[in-house]
Amino acid sequence: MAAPDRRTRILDAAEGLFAADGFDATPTARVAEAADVPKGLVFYYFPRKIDLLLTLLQERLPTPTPDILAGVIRRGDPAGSLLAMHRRLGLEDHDSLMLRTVIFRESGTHPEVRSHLRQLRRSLVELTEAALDQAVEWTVARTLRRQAAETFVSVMLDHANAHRAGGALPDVSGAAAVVALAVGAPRPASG
Amino acid sequence: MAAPDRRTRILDAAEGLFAADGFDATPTARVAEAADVPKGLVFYYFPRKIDLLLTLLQERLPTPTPDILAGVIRRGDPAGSLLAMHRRLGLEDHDSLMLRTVIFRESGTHPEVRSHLRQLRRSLVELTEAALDQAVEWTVARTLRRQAAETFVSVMLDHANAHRAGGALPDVSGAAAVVALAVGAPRPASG
Amino acid sequence: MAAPDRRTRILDAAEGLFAADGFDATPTARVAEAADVPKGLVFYYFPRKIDLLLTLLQERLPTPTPDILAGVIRRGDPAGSLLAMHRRLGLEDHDSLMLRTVIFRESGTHPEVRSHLRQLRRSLVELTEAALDQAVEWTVARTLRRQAAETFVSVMLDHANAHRAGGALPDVSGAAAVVALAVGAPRPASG
Amino acid sequence: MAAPDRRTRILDAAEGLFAADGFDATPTARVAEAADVPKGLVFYYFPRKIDLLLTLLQERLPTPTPDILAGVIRRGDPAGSLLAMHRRLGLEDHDSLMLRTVIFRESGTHPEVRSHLRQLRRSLVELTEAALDQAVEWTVARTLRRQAAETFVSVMLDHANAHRAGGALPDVSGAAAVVALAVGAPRPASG
DNA sequence: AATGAATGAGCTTTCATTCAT
DNA sequence: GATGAATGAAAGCTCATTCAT
Repeated sequence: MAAPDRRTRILDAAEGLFAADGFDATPTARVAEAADVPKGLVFYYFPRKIDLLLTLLQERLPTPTPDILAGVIRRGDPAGSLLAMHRRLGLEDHDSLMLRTVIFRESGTHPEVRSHLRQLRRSLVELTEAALDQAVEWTVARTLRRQAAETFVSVMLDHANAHRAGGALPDVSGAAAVVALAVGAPRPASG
Repeated sequence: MAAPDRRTRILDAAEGLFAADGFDATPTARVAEAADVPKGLVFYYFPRKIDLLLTLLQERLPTPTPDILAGVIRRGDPAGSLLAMHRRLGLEDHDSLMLRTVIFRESGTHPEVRSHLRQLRRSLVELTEAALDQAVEWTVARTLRRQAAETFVSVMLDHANAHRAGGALPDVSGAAAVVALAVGAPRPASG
Repeated sequence: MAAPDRRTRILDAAEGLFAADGFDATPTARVAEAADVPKGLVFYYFPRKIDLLLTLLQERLPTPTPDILAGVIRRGDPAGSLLAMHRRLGLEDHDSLMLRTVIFRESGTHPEVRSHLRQLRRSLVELTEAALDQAVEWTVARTLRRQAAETFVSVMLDHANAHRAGGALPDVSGAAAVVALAVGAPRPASG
Repeated sequence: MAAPDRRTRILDAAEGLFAADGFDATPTARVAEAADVPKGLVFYYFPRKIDLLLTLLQERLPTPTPDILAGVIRRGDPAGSLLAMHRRLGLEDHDSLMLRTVIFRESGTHPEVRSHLRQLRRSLVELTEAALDQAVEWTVARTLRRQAAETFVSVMLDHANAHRAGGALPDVSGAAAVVALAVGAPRPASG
């Protein structure tokens, strides 16, 4: 594995710093410093600062596709399946989670970022619907399935978003259980 | 109705601009301009820029208390009750919704803001639990009730947060239905 | 002893703060705060900030007069006498020493302060000449006496000035010995 | 002699302005203007204003070393030798005299400057001791030599300091005579 | 292709001074 | 006589961006 080229090093540095400190709070000079490249090179590859963020979104925030569900769905266990999907989404690529945090924060200020967020939400909903479909052994009404998926996606995004905000993280596994019940999973013995 | 004093005008201006453009992206000079006061006056009342935000949080973001549930809960209709609660929280005071958006975005960058966000989440969870309690006519396990409440709070916060991000808003009413089902509401005729 | 009036309290506060932090680095607001008076009152009594300093010099930096030599001169012991004089100058009024430090620093920037410094030096020289006169039992040439006095005054001022600058203080007692030798004091047994 | 580079021009301008008006009273903008460079360039080379002063001290205030005594000491004439040394210290490099004035004034306010002042005093004392050693043809007690040196250094520093304060300069040549007498120079015929 | 010196607009903040009451 | 809200000029500093080399 050769040393990453300098363009890649710049993107690596930007990804980490944007996630940690925020886009606005990160001077391009610090990106260059963290990437150990001359300052001019950053602007050679990315003429405007926003291009750093845009490139990150395009190259490093792939739309999650249904194939990541392979192996994580346990038929008959929707709650466990949703949780496993969430884990796969987040753990497979920790930085992309951070990047999602960034787009949340910047989507208001930088219109170019919005469509990425919209699309991310849309494909997460589709992914979750697919996961539910594969996990339940009974039939779920189309509308309910959509609502359940959207609910879980909100929790996942809130989780990602709250991650940096610090403090009590929302309980994803609880939400998985709630959603599973809603789509008809058998109610466990009272606890 | 007397003209609001100048300190109030400054806070009004800051609230609107912070919500619209973000805290960091709003120069104090523009706050002064929007409030139609000289630049120096902003710093007379709020020595540091962050004090503007902090004051906004303290004076304008009251912790939601259980009494706002009065009159919105319909016993036997948890979904409708949650939705009504959400409407009351958000619509009664449109600006506070914007303010919540702000603290979401700034809580990562400005540590002083975090505790406000944490506390907001905590009291929203308690409020939602109380709403569920009053709305259901049967018994809900303590753990499930908490999970259901946290799920709905995530959706509400995600909704507030996504508001500015633009695009598809998460469907709060769907989430209310999902949560209601999870706590045992009767399943409607299939759709 | 009645509580000092407010004008006095302002001067007290200014004296301490100017000596400790410097004239330029002390905002009038902090003077008011330290004096526990409203900010407007400072400017009521002292229309310009510099008037605070000027008043301090006029009212609190009395020209040292020969009468302070009374009781400190030991005839036949010029070194001891100079040292005692220095002690009397400094200890009698500790704040005035600090004030001298201030005028040193400000005399360059504020022309009004210069004449005070000049006059201080002049009267110190005269005082030291008088002290030498009274302390020696033999005749000292007029020119030498003047040179000896100026030398000792330089050391005293350097001492006052270095006081705040921190670090190794010049050795006033050594200078007293040197000056005494120069005007003919008997050389001690070799050491 | 090529035109000095812009960094040098900035330091030149700062040196003159700091000496003339004081560090605090000199805006960086005026330094830039005097150096005929854009304002941003000052901060490009010297990120904080204090770095201008610190750099000046490091690059332009060399510790005086014993070799500057070469050729100025006249054996048998300590007074003349001290005076020549003083002249060499001050006149050889007029700007460094101004710089010394600056550090005197700023050493109270800017702690980073103190050590420079301490070190300057220390090495001046050592230099003066060496000068006395080489100038006298007889033996001087170690303690007396140190006291004599410190006395003369105080006079030199007071002289440098008083320079800007305006008005009567202390008489360095008189002090040289006094110190010479103290260390045993033959007393001239009465004057 | 690559660089780093250079730039200037714009930011937050400070504070002596004014003045209506 | 007293006051404290009000003001605005000016300060130090940041930084995206440009461009000669």
